[in-house]
Amino acid sequence: MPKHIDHEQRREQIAEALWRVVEQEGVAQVSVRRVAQEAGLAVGSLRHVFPTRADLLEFSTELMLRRATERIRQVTPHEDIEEYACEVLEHLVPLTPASRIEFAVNLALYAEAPSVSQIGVLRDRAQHALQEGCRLLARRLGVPDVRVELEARRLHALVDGLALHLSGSVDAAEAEWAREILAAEVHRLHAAAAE
Amino acid sequence: MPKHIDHEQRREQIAEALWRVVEQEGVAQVSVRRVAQEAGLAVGSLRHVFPTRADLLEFSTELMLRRATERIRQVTPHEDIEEYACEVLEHLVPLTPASRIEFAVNLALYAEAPSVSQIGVLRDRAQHALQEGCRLLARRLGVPDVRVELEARRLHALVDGLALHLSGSVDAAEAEWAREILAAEVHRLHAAAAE
DNA sequence: AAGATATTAGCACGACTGTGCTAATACGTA
DNA sequence: TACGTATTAGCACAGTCGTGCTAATATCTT
Repeated sequence: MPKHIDHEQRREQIAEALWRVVEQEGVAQVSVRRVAQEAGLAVGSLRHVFPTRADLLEFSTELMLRRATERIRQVTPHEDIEEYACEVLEHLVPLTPASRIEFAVNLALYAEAPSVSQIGVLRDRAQHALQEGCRLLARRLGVPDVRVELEARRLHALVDGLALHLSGSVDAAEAEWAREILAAEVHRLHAAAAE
Repeated sequence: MPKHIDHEQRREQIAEALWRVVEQEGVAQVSVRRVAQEAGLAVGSLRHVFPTRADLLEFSTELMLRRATERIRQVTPHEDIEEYACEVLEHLVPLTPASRIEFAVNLALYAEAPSVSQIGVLRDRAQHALQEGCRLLARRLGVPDVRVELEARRLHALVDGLALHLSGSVDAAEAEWAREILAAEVHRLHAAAAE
């Protein structure tokens, strides 16, 4: 029997190389050769794991969404519901370098959605999941049922808008504003519910 | 003297062809040749007006921002400040096919920012202008000075988040939700100011 | 009508793309 | 040690890319 390497691990290593290229040079520079080089692999080796460019893009997108989901899931439920909500929401917005790259990759790969249809499917699924998460959060904050849908959609838009703004700059002041806005929104939802 | 065509008009014609390509096939398909074909021109003719690809992308981005700015500027100030605010904000969100394409192009071209640095400059300028507009709107709605910055940033994020969500689908129901969310936010800002 | 020239058309080059394919390599088993 | 094969490396092809460049075209002035 020959050498046997962990395919999944290899895939993730390559996907992370792709992320670096997207972040540093833009999605336009993402080619099979460039990603292989960034990963320190020969093109042939990369293609042994990702036969086509579409496979590569699809997995890279999926892994990014999976990582983000996992990061959110690991936020331990606080007793203070407002604090917990803020903590969750702050993971959805690129406040740290890691999540900033994540969102930039997310956005950039969406630009490829028209040519790689599977990415569009992943995007829609992620958007749906995020909206469901916002609904859950709104309910937990005590928003009355009749207002949950509106407030959830609003919260979702707010989060993605902040993410969009932060994805451009790494300014610490901008990050602080984002935190403040999220806290204000969470407080508004909770306070209105207490009436 | 030879034939003399309107350069500006020609430029706009080409930029609009680029937009169509971005919308229908994604930014990855934008090449000098493809855009020339879409515009019904020879590559040489296109390059007579846009010497390089970067020039083409830069102008297309700039024109899009200019058109959007002009559209907003033409909203006549209502007497009802809430109605006026809503009307302005609804122009910032891709509710109509035209503005939907506009935002899609906007988003897609941002993906090229790392390779065409001038696009990054335009993006930052547009973002800054939009934020200033939000500040102005917040003030006109009567938001107290100490809260203007926070509320303006929140409004800006909300608008861009809604835009991001709407850019994917053309669902009429989604558009209605966006209108409702914007109206609610405008009302909240105005109502809180009345206290 | 004739000349001048802005405009258009398009060839050509080198670099890059994705992918089919074969040869070399390295490693676990027998 | 030697075999077999998973893995790696990389060549090759057809296509597209941006762009430098020249030749043809079309139109306005004289």
